[in-house]
Amino acid sequence: MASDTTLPSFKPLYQQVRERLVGRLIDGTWPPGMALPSEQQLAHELGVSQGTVRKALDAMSSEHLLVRAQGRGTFVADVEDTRILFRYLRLVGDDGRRLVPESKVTSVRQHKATEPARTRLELPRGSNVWTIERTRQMDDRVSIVETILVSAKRFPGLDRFSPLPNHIYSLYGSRYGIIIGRVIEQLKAIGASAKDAALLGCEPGAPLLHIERTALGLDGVPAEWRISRCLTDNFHYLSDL
Amino acid sequence: MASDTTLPSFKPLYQQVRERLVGRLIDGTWPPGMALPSEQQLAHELGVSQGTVRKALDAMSSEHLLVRAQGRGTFVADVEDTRILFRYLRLVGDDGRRLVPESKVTSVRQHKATEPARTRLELPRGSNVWTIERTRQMDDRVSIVETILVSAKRFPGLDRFSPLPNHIYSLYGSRYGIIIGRVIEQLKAIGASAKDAALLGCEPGAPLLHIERTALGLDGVPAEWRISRCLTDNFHYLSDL
DNA sequence: TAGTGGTCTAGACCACGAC
DNA sequence: TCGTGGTCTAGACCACTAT
Repeated sequence: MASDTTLPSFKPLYQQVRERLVGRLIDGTWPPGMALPSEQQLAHELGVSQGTVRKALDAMSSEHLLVRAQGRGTFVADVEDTRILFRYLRLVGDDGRRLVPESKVTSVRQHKATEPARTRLELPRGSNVWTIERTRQMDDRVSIVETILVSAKRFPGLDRFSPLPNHIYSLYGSRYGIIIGRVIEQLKAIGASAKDAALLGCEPGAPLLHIERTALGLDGVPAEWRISRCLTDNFHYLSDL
Repeated sequence: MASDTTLPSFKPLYQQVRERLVGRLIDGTWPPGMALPSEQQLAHELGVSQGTVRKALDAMSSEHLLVRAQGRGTFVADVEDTRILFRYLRLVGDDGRRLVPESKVTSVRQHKATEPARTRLELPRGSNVWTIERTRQMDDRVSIVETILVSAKRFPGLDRFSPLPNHIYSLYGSRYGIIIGRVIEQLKAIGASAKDAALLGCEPGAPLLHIERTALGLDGVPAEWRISRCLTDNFHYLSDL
């Protein structure tokens, strides 16, 4: 046998349908915001019952890949959509307001990937990456310093898009066809470095919320590595379990 | 009209079934770990089709209230269950190991609830609360200081259970019939107080991860308010979105 | 009014676990 | 071998949206 781990010898039809439909999201057949054919049409086209198509669509809906609305139809999830926007935006004001931090890019440069960057982005030795540095402010107060790394090969000519949009995932989708489907974040408390302290207007060593994010594409491959340092005086990170 | 918010004029049958079944979890008819009747039996008993029961059970399963296993049956989720244990335990070692911190209770006392405690626990003016203080250690190193508040009325005689178990939610369930169904956490970075610094063996002002948790019972009422201060030198908080 | 997704039903068959 | 949950189908009807 090629493998000693027992693989499921059986794959449900609705999962196969799901994979075919996800494929159409990956290859751009159905771009973000577009309406899908009706359940009936899909069922006929794929040669399965409507119930099976429904189960695949429901699964993708619960993964936030699709948005379904009774009476209107089924649509490809769009990062610009307010229902999707706050999925990856966990910062909330202490008074309960959802905050959308405005960004100011301070540098975009290409260089050889360091070893941790290669590991996180699963890149081969010698790969190049883009490093984007930016600050983000909420209520006219700089409170986040952010470093974003992506593969230079997967994002050619990234420096041409200037200024980079606030919601950078919409750029990944519209310009590079890379749609973020999952995000893993690791949180710590750290002391501010001298450099970050200067940008944030706080004392060096001041406590910052350190968020290290790995964003995966629909194919499960890491597309972005991001480190944010946040001065959480007036807001917090919300986790709903 | 009594209310100006338009309520859904229609409640699906499977949701009504779900509510009846959740009721049996709340009233203790089906305690944690117990096997439920089969889908067929429930369908017959409730006078609906098996498909409708299935949809209710699937919903409760995705809320982590039930655990289903093909060929075995459907079981009430148990905090002791390893599949459930890590649901509310988001701390992971930097090397990827899931860590279960051991607890040492330093004080259990009853007193009048402060205003923020009353707000968080939705208690009337003049209510009493229990305050539990404890430290938690991972790899023989004290790294968490925790303050837990619960209503004295809902948890009578809590001080009789000594020592309090490490997984305090199993005590809530087995002794008071209060099952935690949802947890909301707010994270910040703060500087260590002199008292916490002494307990954690760090400098005052050292950066700590501040986790404020509100735990809700199956009925949606807040049952516990908890504040943890964590020295995140060797571990982090994991958030999978 | 037409078309969409959402609910509900009934029944057949399959995969899995326990005995 | 039996009973469980899981899959798949087919069809009827309901709630909602757009026009």
